[in-house]
Amino acid sequence: MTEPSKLPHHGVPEHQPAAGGIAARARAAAGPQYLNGLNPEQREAVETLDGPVLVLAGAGTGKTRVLTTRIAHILSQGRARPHEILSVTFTNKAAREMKLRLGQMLGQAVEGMPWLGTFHSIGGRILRIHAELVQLKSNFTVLDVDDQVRLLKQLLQAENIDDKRWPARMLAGLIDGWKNRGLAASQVPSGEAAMFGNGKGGKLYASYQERLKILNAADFGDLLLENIRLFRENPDVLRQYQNRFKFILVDEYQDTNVAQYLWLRLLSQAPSRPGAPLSAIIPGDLTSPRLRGEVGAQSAPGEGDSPQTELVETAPHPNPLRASSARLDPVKDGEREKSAPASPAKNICCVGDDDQSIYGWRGAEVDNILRFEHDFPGAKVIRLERNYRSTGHILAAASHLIAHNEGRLGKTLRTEDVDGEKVTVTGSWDSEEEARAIGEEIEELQRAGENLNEVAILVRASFQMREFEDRFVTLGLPYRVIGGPRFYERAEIRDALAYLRVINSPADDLAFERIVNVPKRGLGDATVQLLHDHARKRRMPLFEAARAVVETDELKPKARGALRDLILQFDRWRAQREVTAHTELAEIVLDESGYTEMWQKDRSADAAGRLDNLKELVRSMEEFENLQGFLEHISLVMDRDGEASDEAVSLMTLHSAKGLEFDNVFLPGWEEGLFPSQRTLDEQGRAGLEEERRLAHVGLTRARRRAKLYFATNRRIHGTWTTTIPSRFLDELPSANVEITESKGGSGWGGAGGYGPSRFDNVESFGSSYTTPGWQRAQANRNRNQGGRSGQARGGFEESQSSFSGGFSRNKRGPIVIEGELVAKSTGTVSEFSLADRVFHQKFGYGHVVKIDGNKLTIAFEKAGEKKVVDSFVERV
DNA sequence: CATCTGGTTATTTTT
DNA sequence: TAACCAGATG
Repeated sequence: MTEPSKLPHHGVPEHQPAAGGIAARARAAAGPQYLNGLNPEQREAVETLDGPVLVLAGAGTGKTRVLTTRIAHILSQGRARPHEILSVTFTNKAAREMKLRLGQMLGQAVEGMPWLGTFHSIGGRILRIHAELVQLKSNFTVLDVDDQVRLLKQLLQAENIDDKRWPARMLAGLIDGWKNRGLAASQVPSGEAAMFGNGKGGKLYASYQERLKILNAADFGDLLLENIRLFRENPDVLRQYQNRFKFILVDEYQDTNVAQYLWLRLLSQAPSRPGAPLSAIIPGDLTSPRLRGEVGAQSAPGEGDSPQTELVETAPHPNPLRASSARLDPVKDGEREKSAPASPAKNICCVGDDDQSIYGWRGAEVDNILRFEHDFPGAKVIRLERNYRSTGHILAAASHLIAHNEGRLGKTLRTEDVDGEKVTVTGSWDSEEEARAIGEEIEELQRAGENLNEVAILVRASFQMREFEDRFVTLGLPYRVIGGPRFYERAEIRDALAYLRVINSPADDLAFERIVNVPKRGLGDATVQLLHDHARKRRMPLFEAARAVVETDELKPKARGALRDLILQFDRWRAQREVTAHTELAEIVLDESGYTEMWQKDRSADAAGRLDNLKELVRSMEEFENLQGFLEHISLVMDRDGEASDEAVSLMTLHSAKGLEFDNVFLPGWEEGLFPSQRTLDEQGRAGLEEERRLAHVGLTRARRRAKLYFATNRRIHGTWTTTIPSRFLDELPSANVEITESKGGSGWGGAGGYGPSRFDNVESFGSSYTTPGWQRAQANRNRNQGGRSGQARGGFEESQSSFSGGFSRNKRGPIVIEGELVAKSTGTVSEFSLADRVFHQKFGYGHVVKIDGNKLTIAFEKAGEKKVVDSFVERV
């Protein structure tokens, strides 16, 4: 989604030239107020109300604006009332923003839209209304991943499956994957189900579902999957919703998974006649080539240790729709027209950008958006290609990069903004220097009057953040980390919630189990095991079992006493619930249970933060009527947006940056293996590479005015230093829009040996067979750095190429006139080291000298292997 | 039952 | 390297 903040910034439609022509402008002037300022495509997307519409909205093209204006249009045209519009997003944040913007647009006219929300919250909502039809009660609990895993662990134990070889987490992942694909336990292809736990995968899935019903619980996947089942098994219920929703709007359609797609398909069919068989719709969906195709055919597990994963992943497979010629012109493809669903789809409008699909590993199906015209015949496809966010160079770089992907619908982003600054690419010796360089550039921006809120560092993997945090702390540069564990995923929040859950529903075994011994009460595994046995034998919840066991002498006196106290406490809390406000009750519970005290006594650094979080939790309860209401929503809507308003640099992963934008964007770590991620490449092959490339595209398009890319030559991965080569994505950037700059990492080379390793250390081992342009640029860069550093910027492309292939030859380098300290080192006097000296190097550790070439030593390091380093960076020991 | 220790394993994470 | 977890120990 686009931010409101962008509107004042770049451009609002007024700037747009008469691209739409005079007629378009005349129309615009004539229309209702809210249509003013939309460009012709946006306007078409807003005004095309009937039939299916796909809006391909590139980055920064005003997607959210279109969505909200469209809703306003529907309402103001009297085509539907607020409760007749289904509008789904992926995140609560997006939903909130749409509500906010709608409110602004319509004044207070619309009091909220009851059916504007995330897939999950709307699914959950429908499910609660009809819970009995899917064997749940309307107050069912939504399980989080922790609970899921704990439950699965128990099932694995019951089945006597070694949870070392078949971890519960993995099973949770599998089940999640199946649910994402819309597969109930009975529908999982047997081959796939058999792969886990010696053929017991399917059975485990089934018994997991069974347990969920007993616990009156659903996991995230169920919120959709059970909803689908509800609709399929109860056509009258489905019809009710089909009738209700006159318009459907979907945000981020490229991120929908199969289950979400099926759910939308069901709701978007025109209501069938009462009694008409649903089979008209459903089998078509389930046997679509896509769904069938990926289930059996593509399991080509090569790795012994995780064959399961292979099956869930969507490996690249032949897809006729990806043949580019056919893709863009649905009319030509009679075949597809024929296989179209019988009943017409109604007014569904999906907005998305195939180039921003970065959640494939989470079950998102890019195919959903690529196949839209097939799935919704007669669909109107509208492209939004005018970008109001980034300057010309940035946009050109991003577009050029993403053009390397094949599986895309194809869009060309345009801007009317100035070219602006070129995208920069900077190489550094290692990740530390990279952090240092970025830190300095940020300080420079700050000095130039930039607001730090307009500066972001976007990394591929969160381990990269640490280096920046360290650096910023020493610089005293304020920063904030965005993302990370969500509020309600924190242990203390879950614990607190577990207490409340047990009060609210005594049968919530998972919650009970979570807090029985938190804080420590002397009720360990043995006791819990006993309770389990008891509960299973008598088919009763753990809490009741506990009540019974306390009356016997099966437990040791100490445990028995502790358990009795706990039960009495809960009884008391439950009684209090009748007469106490829920927020107050929560405080009492946290206090009397000793939970608060536990953290107060805790000496660790984050204890204080946890206590704050608990307070925050209690505070957030105020928004809800009562405990029940709070618990029903908490797992779905609690996100900590601790929006500290102080000026600070934002630090986050590329994934969590989607939908955001900043004036200045720093993109470190563009190295093969890290970005694109080796693992993604290994596991998903070409599809994985394309997703990584989309991620790169997302990263670049976050920037309004400056995008700065970095790569380091050395990076520590799992504790060992590894030499890396620049990312292929750097090669894919158009040279006209990119500038290679020198690293500003070292604040001068003045401080001789204290500085640490330099880029000269290891030059030879640096990709001796790498000849791509990216590499060459890196080389050029390397040379330039060196020149620049020492005051003389000589030694360009040719030089670097030859020095690269010929090795780091001093003869070649000699003639380059380089002055200053650096050169003194580089070409310096005879080494003070001798062969076989034992030396120590800051980064590589201990080793011994095996070769001396001037001041360059080849050293066999004990851990890091043989490296070439400059002598000033090692010391004799 | 709590604490220690060694072995294992390392992305991304809307709900 | 570091963080987490499962089993062994006290």
